[in-house]
Amino acid sequence: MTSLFEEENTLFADLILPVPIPSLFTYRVPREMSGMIKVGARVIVQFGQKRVLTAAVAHLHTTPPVKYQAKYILELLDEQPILTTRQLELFNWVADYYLCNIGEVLNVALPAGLKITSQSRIQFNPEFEYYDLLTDLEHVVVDEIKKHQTLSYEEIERLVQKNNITSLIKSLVGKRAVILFEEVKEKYKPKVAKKVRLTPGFLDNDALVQLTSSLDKVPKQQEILLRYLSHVPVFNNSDLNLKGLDKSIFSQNDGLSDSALQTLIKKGIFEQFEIFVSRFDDIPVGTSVEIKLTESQQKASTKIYDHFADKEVVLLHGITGSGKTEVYIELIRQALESGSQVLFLLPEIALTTQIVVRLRKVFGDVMGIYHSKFSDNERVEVWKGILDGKFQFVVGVRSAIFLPFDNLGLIIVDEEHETSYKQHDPAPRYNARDVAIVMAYMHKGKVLLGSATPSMESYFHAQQGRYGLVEMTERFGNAALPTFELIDIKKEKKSKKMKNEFSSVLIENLENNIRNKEQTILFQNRRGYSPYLQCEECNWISECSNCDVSLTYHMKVGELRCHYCGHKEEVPRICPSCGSPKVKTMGFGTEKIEEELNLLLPAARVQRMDLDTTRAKNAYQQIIQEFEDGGIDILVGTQMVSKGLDFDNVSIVGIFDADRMIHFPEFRASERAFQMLTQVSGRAGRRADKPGKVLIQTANPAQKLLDFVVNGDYIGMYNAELPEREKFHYPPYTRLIKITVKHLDATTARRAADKLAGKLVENLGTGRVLGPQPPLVERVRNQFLFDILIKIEREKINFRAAKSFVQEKVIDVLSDKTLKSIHIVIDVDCI
DNA sequence: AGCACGCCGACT
DNA sequence: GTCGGCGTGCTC
Repeated sequence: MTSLFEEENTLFADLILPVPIPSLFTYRVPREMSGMIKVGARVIVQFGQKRVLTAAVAHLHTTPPVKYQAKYILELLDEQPILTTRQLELFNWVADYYLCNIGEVLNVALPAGLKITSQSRIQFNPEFEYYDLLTDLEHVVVDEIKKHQTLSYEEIERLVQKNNITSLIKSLVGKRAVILFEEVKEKYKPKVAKKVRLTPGFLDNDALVQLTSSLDKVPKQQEILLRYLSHVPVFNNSDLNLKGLDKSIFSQNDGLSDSALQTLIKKGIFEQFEIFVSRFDDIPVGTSVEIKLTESQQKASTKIYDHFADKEVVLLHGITGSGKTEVYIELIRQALESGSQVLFLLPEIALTTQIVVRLRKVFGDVMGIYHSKFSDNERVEVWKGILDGKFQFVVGVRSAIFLPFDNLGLIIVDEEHETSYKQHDPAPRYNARDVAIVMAYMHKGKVLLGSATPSMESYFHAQQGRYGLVEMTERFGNAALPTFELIDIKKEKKSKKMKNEFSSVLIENLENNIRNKEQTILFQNRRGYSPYLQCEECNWISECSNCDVSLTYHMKVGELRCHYCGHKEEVPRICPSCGSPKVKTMGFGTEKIEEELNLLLPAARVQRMDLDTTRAKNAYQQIIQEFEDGGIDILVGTQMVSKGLDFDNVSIVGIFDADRMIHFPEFRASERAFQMLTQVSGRAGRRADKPGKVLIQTANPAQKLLDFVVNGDYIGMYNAELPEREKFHYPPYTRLIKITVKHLDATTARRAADKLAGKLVENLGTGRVLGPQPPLVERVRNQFLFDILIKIEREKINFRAAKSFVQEKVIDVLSDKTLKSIHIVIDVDCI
């Protein structure tokens, strides 16, 4: 029995466990650990009967839990916290705002290398002697375990060629023949370089000369010595020897064998040593390049500063090619000089391109890079580099928002409108742009959102005065704006000039361009397979009467469906607008374009760039390199070609099927289409002497949205779109919550979704609750899905209260015994 | 999420 | 008669 005194002094830790359970878990801190443990450190604990997990300390206190006996913390992994208190605060906010558990936040925040994995291993019990009790198979397994000392489940399965041995092992444990234990591994391994250097005795010049001649009879060794001296001229400066030389220099090339080096080491002439090295040394570091801002860039940066005086967030709206990067660099430099940390967020694909190299040249070693294509070890290195002050500045993707900053003065979110800032699955379904704003608020820092085509939300906030707004309307370095040509494919079709997807105008331009040895980018956005109906005569497109989105043709059931409100109608046999029977489904992708190009222009070197051709780690980079080197005449791609490709020699950009983007069944279609078309167009003609040309194939050149694109009229698009959003209660006037109900059985899913929607409508009213309706893809991994969309007006309704109401109702439905094993996903601010 | 405990069908 | 299916509930 512990005394009261002891009990009062016992330390307890509330831990965040990487499990989807809403609460924290209280563990007892072993006495010998109590002086060391800190909030934000990682620990290892047992959770349940056998699971061993990495957890993070959220609080330390001396209040023993009353309802249960706390387990002991098994191990302390960090002497110094790896999570800052601000991060913990942020994790809490994210869990709270996005209606998920803090453990789920921790799970995405920590790079895999900082999580511990445990694996069950099986060991022979040395006290076991009752072999008679074992079956034949058990005998075999026990023999194998004895032979190998310890084995994992998988290893045993492989050795005895059986695939479900769990019960067998259970039986062996019951007979006390074997013992189960959990092996814990820390994944992160620092990278070490093996190096050699001269032993200090040979460092003066006389000794060196003597040494060299003493090796006359062993030429290989002499060669190694000379090679070493040529790389490390110790006779000029003996300090150079300290750093030594990579061992790898001697091993591979031209006959320098490792054994000769080994002999030198044995003789005591060389010594071997290891150092920890950074994994980021391969990216070139330049000496601080002087950046001169143009007048407009200077103006923009001054304005941004002015706004920062009284605004947390500034939106920088600068057209493609206006030179936003230089402005960013200026701001980053100033923030770093003031001693604070800086985070620069970029969408995934943009991060692999020129901008990173550019920033690295300017900021050198203080800049860390956080990217999903990096290995676990590399990510841990960035994490630790921020903690120990090595990296003051990080360029990263979405998840970089969770890095352990403690003094973040500035966050830049480039391409702020990009949807890849939103995580869809799994939880937390956060938007890094929005989290950035909250985070900056916590750090009392500032946020700069940058885009050539801002999201409606951000621009709206800027217009309302919540954000500062700075516009850059000139192209950098006098580069001319591209000229536009809208190609009426309806007309071309009538006069039979179309060759499949290619208009005669486009083909002509492509031929010319190849003749001039200039390059072309062709864009076909394949995203969204859903076809829509269109009349070839009058260009009518099937649209929903309630939702201002196009209706999707469902061939199987022979219906037109709205994916927003669930509205259905019959497929018209003739065009409702002009009576023509030529109502057709539409749709084609990059692959078809590539194929047709090969037939139409056999001499052209065509390369496709989409998800399928860039799956390999360096494929993207390789294609870009080849394109830059002029090995490709025509690059055909999806939205991948719309970002970060700045090549002087691209004089033509061709866009297929702009209509499909414009009429995508989604309320954001116009905004998205404008953004996409503008981004792609920006790839054309970055030279001052020669404007590029953008060719857009469309069935309806007169449509307003194309007008906005051609004139680079973002404000026009914004002003046209805004009233629609207001009328139909969509963002920026509302915030959306999407609930997805999933079940293996379609009827059960439907029933649960109906029930939930019914409960929601009771308080929110029918106007705010849409659905349930099946999403575009109705079944995923054998689960049937139903979506419910909730619209919450800004200002009018307390969002927090609405969310807790929604969550409450979801829990209600989940606890309904007649709806067993239902899955419900809540996506706050869905996009 | 895992994992254990607990109650009903096809097999040595 | 047992092995094993996955339904239900708990994890400090």
